[in-house]
Amino acid sequence: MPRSMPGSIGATGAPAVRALPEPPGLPEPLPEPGRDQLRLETVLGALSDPLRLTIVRKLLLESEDYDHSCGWFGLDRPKSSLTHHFKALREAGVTRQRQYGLERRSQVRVEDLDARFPGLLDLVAAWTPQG
Amino acid sequence: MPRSMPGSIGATGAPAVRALPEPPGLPEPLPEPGRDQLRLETVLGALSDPLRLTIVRKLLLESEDYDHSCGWFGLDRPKSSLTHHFKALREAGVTRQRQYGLERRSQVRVEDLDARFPGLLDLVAAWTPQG
DNA sequence: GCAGCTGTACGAGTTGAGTCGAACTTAGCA
DNA sequence: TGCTAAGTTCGACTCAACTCGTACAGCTGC
Repeated sequence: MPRSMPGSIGATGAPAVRALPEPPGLPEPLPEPGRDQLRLETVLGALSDPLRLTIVRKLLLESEDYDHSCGWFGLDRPKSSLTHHFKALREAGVTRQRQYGLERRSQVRVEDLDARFPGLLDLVAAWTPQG
Repeated sequence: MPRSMPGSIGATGAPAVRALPEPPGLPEPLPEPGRDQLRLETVLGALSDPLRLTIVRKLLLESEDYDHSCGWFGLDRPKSSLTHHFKALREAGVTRQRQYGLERRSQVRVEDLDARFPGLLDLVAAWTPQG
């Protein structure tokens, strides 16, 4: 479970573009807000939906690899609905999306969110549907 | 600043009604969800609005007394709009409201929220409008 | 090429939230 | 008794979000 790293960057003084500590050669991320453009009310709004909470929680708890395509989640919704929700998460700054050929894979922006809103992802990881 | 008590009850095993560690003789709270009926997606949805974030943050940081009436916040909105937002916060379980004669005073349910969603109120307290 | 797959774009229908005015209720007080 | 102030309730409007079907674009492999 990746929900143990304590946000090793710590401060919020990063530039509006991202500095990725990731393996090189990745496709460029799709447009997204920079770390210091993240707004609490926007992030909370993106997470105030059970389906999107399910997506983010599954990414946090079960993504043994790096990132995951849309179909990996096994969500029983039409594709156009899923596009809508994944786009909402990305535009709020919760997830990052990269294009790998056909697939568009998503990952949670753990470091950015831990730096700006510490503890928030722990709440998402502890969430359970309709309990 | 009341943002330092570490949720002294700790567990989430309370019954659906509330057990108040408060001075007696208070008016009964208006209808609200019990502690273990609080839903993360509902609470996040209630907090995904700048005006409501302002209300909760002001209650957390500046409420030197116990609770506060609607007019104490100095919000420049019509009364019917304020009623709407205070009701949304109460029905989501973020605030508790009591009727004192004419006034309806609000307080944040700090213990309940700290017990169910630890760290969430710290994010609200650290929030700043349009920054 | 052509099928098959992943996902987007667009548009329409529907629902729900926010905003507000106007009328009402209630409490306190002169 | 009547005024005033705090807040609710109702209804209407607007607007954004959700849902989904359909059509389209791009990659992959036969």
